[in-house]
Formats: sequence, C-alpha cells, structure tokens
Amino acid sequence: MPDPATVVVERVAELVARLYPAATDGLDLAVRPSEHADAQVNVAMGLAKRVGRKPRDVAEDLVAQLHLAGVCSAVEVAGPGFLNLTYENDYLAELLHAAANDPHLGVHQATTTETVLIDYSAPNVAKEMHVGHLRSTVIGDALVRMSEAVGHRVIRENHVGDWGTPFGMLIEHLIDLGEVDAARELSVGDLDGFYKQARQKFEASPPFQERARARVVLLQGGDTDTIRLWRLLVAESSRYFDTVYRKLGVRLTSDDLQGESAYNDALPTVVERLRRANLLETSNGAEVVFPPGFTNRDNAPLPLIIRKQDGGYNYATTDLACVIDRVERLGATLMLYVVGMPQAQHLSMIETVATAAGWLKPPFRMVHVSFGNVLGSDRKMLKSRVGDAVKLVELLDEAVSRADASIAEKSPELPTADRANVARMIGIGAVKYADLSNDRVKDYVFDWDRMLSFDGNTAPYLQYAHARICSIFRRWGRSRVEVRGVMPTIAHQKERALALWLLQYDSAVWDALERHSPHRLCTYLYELSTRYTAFYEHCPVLKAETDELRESRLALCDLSARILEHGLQLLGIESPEQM
RNA sequence: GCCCCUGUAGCUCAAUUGGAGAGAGCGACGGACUUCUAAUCCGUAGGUUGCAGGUUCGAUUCCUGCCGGGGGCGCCA
Repeated sequence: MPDPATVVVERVAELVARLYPAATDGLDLAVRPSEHADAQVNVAMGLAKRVGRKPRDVAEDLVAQLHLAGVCSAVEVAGPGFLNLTYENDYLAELLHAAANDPHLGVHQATTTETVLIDYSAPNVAKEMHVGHLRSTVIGDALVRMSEAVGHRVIRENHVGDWGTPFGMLIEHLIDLGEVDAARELSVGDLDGFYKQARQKFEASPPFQERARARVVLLQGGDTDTIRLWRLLVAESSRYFDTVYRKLGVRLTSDDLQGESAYNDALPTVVERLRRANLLETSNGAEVVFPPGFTNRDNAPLPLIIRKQDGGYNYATTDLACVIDRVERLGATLMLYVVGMPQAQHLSMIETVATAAGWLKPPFRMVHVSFGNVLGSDRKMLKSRVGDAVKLVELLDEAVSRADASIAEKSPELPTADRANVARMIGIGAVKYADLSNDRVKDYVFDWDRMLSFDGNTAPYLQYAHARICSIFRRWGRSRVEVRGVMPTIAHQKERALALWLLQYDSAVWDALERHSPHRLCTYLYELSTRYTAFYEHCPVLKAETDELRESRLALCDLSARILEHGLQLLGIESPEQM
C-alpha cells in the first residue's frame, strides 16, 4: 500500500481489462521507477502488438481514460509509448505519513503465510569455521530475518557434519588426550589443531588407523561409551560455534542444530520407500536411483547412490531423509538450501528423486540458494599467508580492530567504552555487508580497505548516514516520536527524490526476498543513503526557515533513519547512533 | 567429452526477470568546510556490455555458435 505504484497498477489493470478484455493475460502491467519521471508504465507497447495498433495511439487512449486524480499530477506519453507518471505531492505525503505510523514501515505482510525452512552455515563438528562458512551463514541469516519480517514462519536448520568415518579418528584422538584436556582444547576454539593432530596421527600410525576403524564400527553400532564421547565432541563444538555466531551477530544457536546423525534411524525407511516407489535399482552391488536427465562422463545414466556396496549409506540418503522430514514432520512449504555452487548437481538430483518418489509436490518446493567464492586480491580463493583457510574468528577480530583504529583516528572525542562497541558494529557490519552486497551467484574479492571505507556501497557509509540523522535529533532535543504525527510537505527536489525512494522500501524488501538475493536490499539502502545525504546537503533541517518546514524535514529524517536501521537489521547489521 | 555458473569503465561492482543516451564507488582531474558529524558533497573525463550471428518496436538480459575464467560429472560430505 505505501508504494504509490500499487494503486496505479490496479487502475491500469482495470482500464486495460475494460478496453481490451481479450488481450490481458500475461501482459506486463508493472509500474517501474523511471529516470524520466517518478515512474513509468510500459503496457502500451505490449498491448499494441496484440491488438494491431500503433503503440503511441494505444498509449494516448490509455492516458485519456485513466483516472488517477489525487494520485498523479501528470501522466504523459513519451518515446515509443511509455507512460510517464508524476505523483501528486500531497499523495506522497499521505503515504509517508502512513509508512511512518506502520510498525513495518510500509512493508506489506505475506498474504499466505508459509513455513520457510532455511538450511545454512553447516560447519563440521571438531573442525574450525573458516571463510568458507561466511557466505552461507551470513546470507542464510539475512534470509531468515527477511522472511520473518514479512510474517512467514521460519525454521532455522544448521545441518552440521556430525557423522561419518572421520569420527573414528577424532574419538580416538580425544581418548588419547584425555576427556578433560580435550574438552578444554575444543572449548577454547582450537578445533583446527585438534582435527589436524588427529589427521596426522591417522596418516602416520597404522595402529591408530586400526583403532579409528574399530571405533567407527562401535559408533555406528551405538556403543554407549563411544556415543558418550561422540556427544562430547558435538557439544564442545557446538559451544564453540555459538561463540562464533554471537561474534558474527547471527541468529543461529545450538537449538538450531540438526546434524546429519539426526537422520540415521530414518535411512532404512528411505530405502524401503524408494523400493516401494519402484525407483531403486542395483548397480555394481550398490542400491541406486537413476534420475532422468543426469549422465556421467561416458554419457551413461548417472546414479544417485542410496546404499553402498558395503551396506553403508551415503549422504544422498541423508539428504532424502531430510526432505521427507522437512515436508512431512515440519510442514516446510519452502526449503532454502544456502549451499555452495558445487552442490548444484547433487541437489538437483535430490530434488528430482524426491519429486519422482512423490515426497516433494506443490506447494512444497526446494530452492538451491547457491553462492560463489570469497577471493583474495590474487583472484584465487582467499587463503592465509601460510596457505590454509582463513579462520572466521580471526577474520572478524581483524575487522573489529581495523574499525577501531579508524574510529580512534577520525573520532577521538568518542569515549573509549563506546568506541569498542561502535568498532564492533562497524567492523562486523563491514564484513557482512561486503558479502551480502555482492550478487551471491558470483565470486567476490575480499578487500579490507574497500569494505571499511566510508565512501561507496559499504556498511560504514550507510551507518554514517544513520548516525548523522541521530545526531540531528540529539541536537533537536525532543523525542523523535513527536514527528511521526507530522504530515510532511514535499517541495524541494531533494525532498521529493528522498520521499519517492522511502516509499520503495516495501518493494525492495520483497524483491530481495523473492529472489533470495540480499544484495538487492543493499543496493536499495545504498541508494537511500545517497538520496538522504543529498537532501541533507541541500535542505537545512534544524535551521529551516519555519517551524512547519523543520518538522516536515524532521519527519523525513525520522523515516529515513528508521528504514536504514530496519533494513540493516534485516541484513543482520547494527546501526550505531554515534560514530 | 558432456553439464552448470561466469565475462559490463583502468580497478571493484550495479542494472527492478526484455524498457528510454548501460549506472555507482575507487583511482584521475577540478571545486565546496566560521558544518544540523567534510568519515561528507558537487562537477569533468572514462564503454563496440568477451566475440559473431539470430529473435523484435526495443537485448547487458532471451536463442545458437565460438573464446577466456571457475566448478561438477558412481560409492567423500
């Protein structure tokens, strides 16, 4: 409702349906932002083709009969047949006032509430979290927040790697260290060292290998003491993951853990149900499904392996059990898999098989929210000096200390106690925003200087715009809530540009959500900041000529700040009031 | 060999699913601080959107074929 375009779309749709009832389906009725006017409608061109008339003539007809009194002050035909709209200033003011008094700041709520399950982060138990987990965690978190913001029911799932052959070696290593010492080492977060030591022993010592293999058998057999040790590994790792998630500022907690092991009991059922669905075949002693459309190197059908020759299950089986669980137990209509690009084929096969088996059918659907890599300045996968993966905690700590140094230099008057907190918001925000603001399907180059810059499409720039608004209200000295009753007057060109953009927040949030692309929201917020700053430069607020004008501009400031803060919050980024 | 992703200003990235002279930031050049936070703003220069065709009123976007980069292709997850 707060987007003036929605009214126009309705009116245009009515008119077109009345004038050309036979040519309406699939027509592009969208009202888009325009460089040549406040908005544009492109329906005349598409219509002209269907009814065999000149686009400009169709456009003229539409303009003549379109009733937009009180909404648009002008509707003109331009170019090949564009309808250029200019909105009525009073109408914009009404919508701004409505948005300012809406708890969702104008973002309309979902008409059908879905249960959205978001599968993201997915670190491995007893292994360090590194840059490779950054994108999944940060993008997934943003999708969680955006989905909740429009009223969906959201289920977070952290599909951690907590099962498989490496656990034989990890448990034996834990026994060697002694439970107490091992737990201590794991809880301080030296998962990297723990895993590497275990691996090293495994590779160097044949007796250790034997023990590890035997331990896997015990683990799979449910041996109580082995299970107890395994739980210790999982619990300590989970505790560590929680510290990383808190530092990153994402919603995930240990309550969201849904490890691979959770599906162990369901695996035989998966096999049974596939067999009953007549999908199961035997190939080289393994039980497999051949989903149509997938081939291997030799152009032969490519199987999804359900049960290996040795009788063990594969990750495909777990993933299928997972789909069943999510659909049948949790009732998740939309499942988002925030998983890297390399898994595209695997997930596509899972989807095909789950559909063929009848487990996945409308309204239930799964979407692979894939993403590219984080690159170093050499355009290769980001690595540390010594060549291994960069630890996530170290990356975050460096971001905070860099931000802190920058604040110390630029705002020495800020008390040190506040500075630490602001540095955290800026540093963490910069890392997350750098990740989220890039189109997720592409790789991006990690660059400290650029992401921490106060110029350009960065978190600090948006945060700075927000902080400046807060500063105005501090000087004003009265409560911000007071201006929410004000009906703003739109007069200055910069006020108008800002107002139009503020009213786009609704569509920006939905656009980002529907494409599962947080970077679209980033682009919106960046544009909002630049428009706000232009307004700030040209339109004095506290020094405005009249009280009315001051209040009107304060109202614009208030809504701008709230949308900035709200939008950043949807991305999981905090907005300091001073910086 | 087959399949998927990708290629846009010197650099880093956008472009509202096919819309009007392809937009930002950085860097370069030229301007604006007795300030509501100059950590900012304004202006100028910079392009055959990898190449070649095709589809149509209109293509960075869709189709075909090449070229370059990344990834995947039966018992790891």
